[in-house]
Amino acid sequence: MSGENRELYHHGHHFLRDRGDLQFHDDLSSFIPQRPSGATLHDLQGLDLQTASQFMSFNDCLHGSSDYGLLAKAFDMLYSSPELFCPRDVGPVKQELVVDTNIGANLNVSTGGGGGGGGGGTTPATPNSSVSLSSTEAAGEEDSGRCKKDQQKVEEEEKQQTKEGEDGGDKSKKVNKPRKKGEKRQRAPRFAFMTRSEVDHLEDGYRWRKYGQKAVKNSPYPRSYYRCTTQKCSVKKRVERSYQDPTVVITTYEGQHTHQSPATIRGSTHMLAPPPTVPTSFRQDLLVHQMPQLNAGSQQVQGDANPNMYLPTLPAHLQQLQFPDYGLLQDMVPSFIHNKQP
DNA sequence: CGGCTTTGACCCGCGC
DNA sequence: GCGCGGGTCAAAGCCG
Repeated sequence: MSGENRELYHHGHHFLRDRGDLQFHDDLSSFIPQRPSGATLHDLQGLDLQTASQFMSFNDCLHGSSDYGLLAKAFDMLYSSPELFCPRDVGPVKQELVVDTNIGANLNVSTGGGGGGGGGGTTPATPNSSVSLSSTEAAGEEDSGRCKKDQQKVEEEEKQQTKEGEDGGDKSKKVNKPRKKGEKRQRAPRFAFMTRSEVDHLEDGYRWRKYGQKAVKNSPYPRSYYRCTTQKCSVKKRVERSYQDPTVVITTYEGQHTHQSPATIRGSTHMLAPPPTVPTSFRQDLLVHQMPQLNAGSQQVQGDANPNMYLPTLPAHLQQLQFPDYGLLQDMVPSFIHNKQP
């Protein structure tokens, strides 16, 4: 903690290297356990990631099938824990996964909002990214009857809504979506993660349109609302900065993409070796930022940065490099979120 | 001109 | 019932 957090980043989105005293506001904060510094996913979940982290980079993890499996496994484990995902009496469930990456060095996956990159023993000069993930509201589905129930409710409602829409729906005016009496508005499973980034809106391979912005209570930073621009895709995401640590961006995805990431579609083949000219940190930042999309829920931050800012500006060869990663991440997310998907 | 952002107004749920 | 806060809409403006 201390001064490291305040380090300024020269451009784009670089992650903080130290999650130290990071705290999250609102409901999110309560779900982010403060893990002891140095604790890894392995420590918390019995996952053998610690060892792996010493030998492979985040990229490696994503690229190599075995490594990828490892990470995915880690995610799956988190999401398959009934206690964590769908506590019986606790109401909304939020789960967080923190992924710290030390550029070109270690992969450090851990749960909790505690310290991160700092623990990796990185030198101050080593860029480090840190991402926290958390799911909410029955995101884990099926592990508890209650969650399942909620899920079904949501589905039913969605069906009904689409039906109404087709039937010459009364889109009459504004927000007047006819809603069953006494039935609460159900939300799609949400998935939140935190990223230390200078920019609010992180590139994740999808195209987003901002449709609203609201001041957040007790926070000087507004919350932005985004919607996937793809037709018939109702995925939304919210992006806000932590008022505790302005360098932290909290992105919440809601819903699932009904389509492939534009980035994935464009890129096709498999991981090419990155040209020596490509800064590892840059790629990692991108990768980490894509984590959210994995979950397919959706949400991200945006500010001065446009969701599309990277792809169009990247050299063609670079773009090709990224897309495969997108695909990988995307593949991960479903299992990540859905818990069990072959 | 199309797509996106901004922004004020409105709706809704919840707590008091 | 009322007020508050979160979420969404949609008109207006901006930009490439």
